[in-house]
Amino acid sequence: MTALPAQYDAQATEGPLYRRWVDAGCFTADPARTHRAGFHGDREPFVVPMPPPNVTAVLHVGHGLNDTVQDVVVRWRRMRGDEVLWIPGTDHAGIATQNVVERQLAAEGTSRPALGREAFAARTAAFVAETGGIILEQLKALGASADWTRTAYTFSPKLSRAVREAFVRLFDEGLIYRGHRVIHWCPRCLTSLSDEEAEFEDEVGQLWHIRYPLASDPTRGITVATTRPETILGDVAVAVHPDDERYRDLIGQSVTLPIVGIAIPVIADSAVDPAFGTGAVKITPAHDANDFEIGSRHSLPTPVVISLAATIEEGAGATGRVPERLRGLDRFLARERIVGELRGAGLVVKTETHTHAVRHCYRCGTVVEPRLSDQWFVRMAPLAEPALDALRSGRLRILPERWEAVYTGWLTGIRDWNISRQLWWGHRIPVWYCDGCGSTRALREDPAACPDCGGTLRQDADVLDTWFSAWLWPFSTLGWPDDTPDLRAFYPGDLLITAPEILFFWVARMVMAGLHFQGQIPFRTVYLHGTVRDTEHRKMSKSLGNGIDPLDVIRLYGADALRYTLVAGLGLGTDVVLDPANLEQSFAPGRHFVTKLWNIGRFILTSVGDESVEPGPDFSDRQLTRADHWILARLDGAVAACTAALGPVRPPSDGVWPTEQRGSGLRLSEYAESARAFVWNDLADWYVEHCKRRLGADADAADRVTARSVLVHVFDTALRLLHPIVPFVTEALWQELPRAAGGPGRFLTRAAWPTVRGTARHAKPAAEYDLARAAVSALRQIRADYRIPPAQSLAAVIEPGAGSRGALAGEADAIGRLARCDVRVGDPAPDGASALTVLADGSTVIVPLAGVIDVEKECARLRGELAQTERLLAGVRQRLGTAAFTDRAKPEVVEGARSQERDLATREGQLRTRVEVLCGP
RNA sequence: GGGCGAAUAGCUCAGUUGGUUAGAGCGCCUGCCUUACACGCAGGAUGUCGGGGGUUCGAGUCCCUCUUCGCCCA
Repeated sequence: MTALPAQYDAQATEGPLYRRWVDAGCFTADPARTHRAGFHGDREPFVVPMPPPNVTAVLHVGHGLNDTVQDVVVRWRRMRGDEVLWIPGTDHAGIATQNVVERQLAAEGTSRPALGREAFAARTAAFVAETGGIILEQLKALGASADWTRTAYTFSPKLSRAVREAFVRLFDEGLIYRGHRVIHWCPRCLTSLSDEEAEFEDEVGQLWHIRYPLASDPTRGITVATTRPETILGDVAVAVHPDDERYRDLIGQSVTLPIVGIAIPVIADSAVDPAFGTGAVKITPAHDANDFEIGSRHSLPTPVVISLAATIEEGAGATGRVPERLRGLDRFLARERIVGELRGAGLVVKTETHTHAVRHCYRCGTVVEPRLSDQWFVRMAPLAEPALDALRSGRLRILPERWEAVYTGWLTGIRDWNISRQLWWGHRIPVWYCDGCGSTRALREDPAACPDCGGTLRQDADVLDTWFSAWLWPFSTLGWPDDTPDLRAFYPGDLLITAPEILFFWVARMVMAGLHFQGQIPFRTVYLHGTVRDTEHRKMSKSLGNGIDPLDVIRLYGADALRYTLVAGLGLGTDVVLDPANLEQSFAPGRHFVTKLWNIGRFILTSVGDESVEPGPDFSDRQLTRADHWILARLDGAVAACTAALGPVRPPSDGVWPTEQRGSGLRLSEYAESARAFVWNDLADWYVEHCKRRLGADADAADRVTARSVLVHVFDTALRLLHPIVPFVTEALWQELPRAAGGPGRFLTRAAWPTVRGTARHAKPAAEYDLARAAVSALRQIRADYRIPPAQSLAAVIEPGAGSRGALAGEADAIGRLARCDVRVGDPAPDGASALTVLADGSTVIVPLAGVIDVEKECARLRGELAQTERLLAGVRQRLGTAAFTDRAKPEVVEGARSQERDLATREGQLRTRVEVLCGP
């Protein structure tokens, strides 16, 4: 064994270890090792598609969390013997990437239009080629065990073929169509957005009440309420609810449109909410989705008065509507100007403050402009039905379960998906228009001429929404539309881990695409984890400057400390709160634990030496001590707890999750805590201490062999349990463990996940050791209570309870050493003042403290304990005395209460005697 | 406006189908550099489980209601 440094050096350890794993192919999946697709391997595939980060992104702590969680599960499954494929990659991120390159061009004094489409696309591709891989390299620093031989990119030629195939199929099936309607338009990005990309944000605005005079009698009028007075220019009607008594006589009449001066009708439509504002709404079909619907029902025109850049214009159908003085004004400036003019004309009846949700571009934050436009849409209803069924039938589950309702709600009320974007960076829509014969075709291969008439073709100018490539990710990455071994072996996959924000954007759509194109759901479990927030619970973001750079944390404390902290703090579906201003404290749990683990390992490795050890875990021919039994039983418990917390990853062979499994598993923080508690509180605090004597120079040779074997076995198993969370430090230590003959594995990362052995053999001696531990604790407590310095030796007597004599006598030395006392068991209690504690089994720990002890204080202490015991005893007796309890409660609960009563009664008797002896009646 | 969720120790959170004395980490207090570890060891304090009402032999857990906060959707 090489000497381990006193301080674990994460920086020096992690990089080289990671390279060794990759070089050895530890993370590379092989379809031939599975039993699928005609292969005869014995492994079950376990496939996790990584949410591809944007090519323009740099790693932030949100990625850190997401990829850590995935890596923990993936490493666990690998150890469980699955053929794991974690597919990494990046997303070309149409709008985001185009924006980045446009900013670069602006800095260089040029622009996208100046460059032209082809040059711009080439420039962007070059930018991506240069910087697009950065984030994946950063993931390696985190320890992400993805299969880098299969790294994918949504805009690669391979995945672009899948996009093209999907589009053409949907087009030919009539599920993609060209629609003329009001969509969300970003006037800064100059593109349309899907409903999901136009995010609501509450804004405090004004609700203006504006009077539209009756054409026939200007002294009368109708007052409309609007948040957007600038759209008056595009009004074609005023609508009221048909049953609204206030306006019934006005229906069918005309009002004069302010500013414009033309007459527009008052119409009745039941979509109007009589309770909102004045109950009368202005109708601007070209600039509001609801108004467009109402306008269509009443066959109203659709004048366009706001330009692509969100300035006032006299657009299509608006001739004569827009006064010269307003043209070219920005929409918000025009709003002020128009309100001013309306005020001047005495038409503003009142203004009230109004908080409402305004849609903003999810990429640049600009207020979205609703706009009448021609776009490509996917007809979603037919795709949504099978996706709903997948959840309803139990083939798909979502954790935490409450998200299932959100998924169902969205799919139930699903609206068609606008997939065209007016961008230059993305998959060009594969639709060609023939100027000759007028045909419109979606084609898999670029055509030279019109397949119908041979005429000249024009390709659609737009590109596809980035999510149109992302929704194919679970199979486009495996080679689809080709029938590849990867596709056959690794589709369908198993688990998707992501943030709830993209449940609609991505997760639900992947389920739809998977079912539509492959006939099977892409994964069986969706796990939506929380968000990393700062101490004020704000989401970490670049603009707020409250982010944490995971690479900083890795540099300072190592990837393991980062990972442990994130995992330990991540309850199911809960947020992780970290303080960006205090990394040292934020990552204390991880730093402390990694250091502790290193020191435990250092001690064990140096004290067991290099000779090979006997293989565990049975040790049937060995004389095990009570402590050996105890630690082996505890280890079994830890293995069971960790495995249970991680839970089932696949349903039974029919593919349907049983109800009782549906919500279980993926409790990563519970897993982390179980493993930590075992290593720290059981192994380090008790067993390692216990072993010190047995491994020492004057130890019995045969016993030393036993202690070494048990210790190495237990530590080896503990490292396996912890490896998915803290892969580096565990691997580094595991590499140094002395091996059982014939059993050296090359890498912990490929070692087997431990299994539960069964604890029957260990139960009795383990319980006896627990009694010894209780005695130690009692002695330590007495020492602390009386402020007896650790160096001062104490004599103690233990009067064993019924049946405990053998165990306590056998462990007397051990108890003495751990409590720094000279312990005698069974001697008559010495005369004089002493401190004492009664253990659960009635054994009494007595420390004679003549001269030290304060009798009054000790009496108070004992009386307190007696009172507490009496209170509990009274409680349990009252329960047992209630017929309703003994009759109705479950038998095991009643039996539990009975045995509790027995223990408490024993304890109470002991305490009472002691109080009488020491303190008098 | 509709829906969902949360409210438990100073902070962040666990608490399976109601059943012993409500836990963990971090922080805090006391004493210790006990030859793996002061990123440590030993001991300790802290909760009318948001308020109110109800069901029950028994409620942090179930029901109703109120308050506060968060998220999603219109």
